[in-house]
Amino acid sequence: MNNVNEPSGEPRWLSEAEREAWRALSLMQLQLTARLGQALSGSGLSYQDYTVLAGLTDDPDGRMRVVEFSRQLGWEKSRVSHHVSRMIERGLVIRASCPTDKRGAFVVITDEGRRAIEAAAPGHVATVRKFFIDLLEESQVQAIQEIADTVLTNLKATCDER
Amino acid sequence: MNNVNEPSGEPRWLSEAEREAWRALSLMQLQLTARLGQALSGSGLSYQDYTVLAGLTDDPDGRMRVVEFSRQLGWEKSRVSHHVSRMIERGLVIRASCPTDKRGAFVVITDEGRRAIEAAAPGHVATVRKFFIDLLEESQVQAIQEIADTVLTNLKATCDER
DNA sequence: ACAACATAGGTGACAGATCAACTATTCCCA
DNA sequence: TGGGAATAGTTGATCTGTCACCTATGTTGT
Repeated sequence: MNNVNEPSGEPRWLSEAEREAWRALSLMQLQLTARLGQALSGSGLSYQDYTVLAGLTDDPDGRMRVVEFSRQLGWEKSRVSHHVSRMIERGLVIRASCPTDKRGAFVVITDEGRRAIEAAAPGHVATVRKFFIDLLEESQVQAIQEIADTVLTNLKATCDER
Repeated sequence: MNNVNEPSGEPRWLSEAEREAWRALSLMQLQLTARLGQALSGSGLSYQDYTVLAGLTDDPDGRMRVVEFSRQLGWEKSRVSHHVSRMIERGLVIRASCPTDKRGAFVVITDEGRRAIEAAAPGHVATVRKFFIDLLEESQVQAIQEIADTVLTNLKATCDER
């Protein structure tokens, strides 16, 4: 197995356009999530809180395994665990044990959590539209989807050979 | 001035495709930067360190105003300041005062910083290629550029009306 | 059946980011 | 020209995320 970082002549540097595209994308993501967070601030939920609660409401029972969250959000499991602990203190979710796998744990949304996300959702969606979705053509949204899928599939396929 | 979060009938929810595109994009960004960070770990630089040093080497004198970094990276100025302080302790950069504006400060790359980024750059670029650029068509890179520009322009234009 | 290994999750210490407050300068305009 | 507002930057408190490690349970191969 050969090393990615092995020096081998002059590397193929990125073109101006390639570098700029990556920079712009990173900046967009940063500013966009910052703005989404600001817009949520009145609701008492952070963007991260919102994401967790939104994940939970996707499930008919309003619960999800920690491991599943970890995959879906791309968060380390310890991050999920810490964040859930903080949300428990605020009464938004609880932990429940998993009957079929005694190692496992569910995160379950509480009534209070449900009220919080239901109150925040319309404003949040409006913000996502205003600063992102409504600025783009349908084809651009689709392009994002395709790009992200390509990149994610490749990342998953190579998660061992670091 | 009317409030974004004003309830006004049933909100226009996001379509499945729209929600999924945003989710996939966020996940991609998260996993990609995580991977770039891992790949850099052998070099003693974090992805953030690399970004700062790369910004500095863009300048012929290897220096940049804090304010400029703040804009370019999308970091809060206090984040820049704290991060620079940590990098100073490691000898990668120094602070220098600005003669034309006595409030201002330059961040200047040191020889050690230069050596560090020069050593890390080939591997980093290879990683960016492997996990991102080389997976995409030129048209896709361009699409990213256009999307990000659109969104960023709009964000800048509305930075007051929060 | 059981040893070896893998997986799920939590924990504490630490690194990194945010927020509010503060100082020092510069800008602006009356 | 002077006084208020704006801008540049730093700092400390606090919150959030990461890393290494730990326990408990599950899985697999012989």
